Amino acid sequence: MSDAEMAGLGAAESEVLSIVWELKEATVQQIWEKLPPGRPIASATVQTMLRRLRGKGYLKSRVVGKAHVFSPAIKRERVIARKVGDLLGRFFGGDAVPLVMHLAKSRQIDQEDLKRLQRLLRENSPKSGE
Amino acid sequence: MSDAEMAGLGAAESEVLSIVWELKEATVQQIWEKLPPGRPIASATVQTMLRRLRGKGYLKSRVVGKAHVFSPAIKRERVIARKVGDLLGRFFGGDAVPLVMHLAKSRQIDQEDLKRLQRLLRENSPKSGE
DNA sequence: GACAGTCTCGTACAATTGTAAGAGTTTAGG
DNA sequence: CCTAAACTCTTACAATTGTACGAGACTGTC
Repeated sequence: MSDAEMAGLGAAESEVLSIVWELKEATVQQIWEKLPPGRPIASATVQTMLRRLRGKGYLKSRVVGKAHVFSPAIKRERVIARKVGDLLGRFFGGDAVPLVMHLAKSRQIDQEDLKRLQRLLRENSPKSGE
Repeated sequence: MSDAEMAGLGAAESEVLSIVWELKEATVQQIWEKLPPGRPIASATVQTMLRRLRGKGYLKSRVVGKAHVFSPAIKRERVIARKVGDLLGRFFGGDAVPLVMHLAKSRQIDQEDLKRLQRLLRENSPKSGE
């Protein structure tokens, strides 16, 4: 499945998918309980999200007893890359720098963070990769 | 209109909205021509987007002759903040640092950029508020 | 062993979003 | 004047996404 073919994700779908990533593996029930408090939603709704996510190839499931246990079928990285790419393309002309600038301006990252990032980057800095 | 109440934006809507920001002010025709080549879409479709965007409060329009001229009714910053916030919340636990880390890892920003950012941040930085 | 509670799943429906056909109007040519 | 081209706007419809009801199956209890 190429990036371009990867079906879209709605807001609610993303929310559920994130929880599955976090839990590695989970049943409807578990996911439902993990939803934030101010989010009153029927467990049946969560189930629909799961089914669709599976249909789109984001999740797989195995049957345990009567129920389905869902787990990721695609790397978190991959989805994030796509989402970030979309955002970048749509609002920042494809250039990541203004995005970081925005984060800085709105105080969501500060000098400290940037420094830390640089260090990580240097260490982690591969050439091994790709 | 509080942030929370601000109606959602679909992908196509965002695309059109971005073009209006870029042009400051534009008619259907102008926007339509500005769409990327590999995006065959009827001008009537663009018009629908514009009407909805206006309905949601993102755009306003004045009538010139028989046609409508659209222009932004809300700050680009504001919408971006919202979009970025969503992404952050949904995929990064609300923390911006991992996002930047992702950008770095995927080579969308590099050490140079970080340095430049730091400099900008320092100059532009504090108190000159909001 | 019948009954209430619990949890699953499939099906269904409403709202939102993407896309466009077609009617009405003005403009340039013949 | 009449016609064709160029635009505009309104209306309509299909796909996607958000949300949940109600039917079956399993479990423990009197």
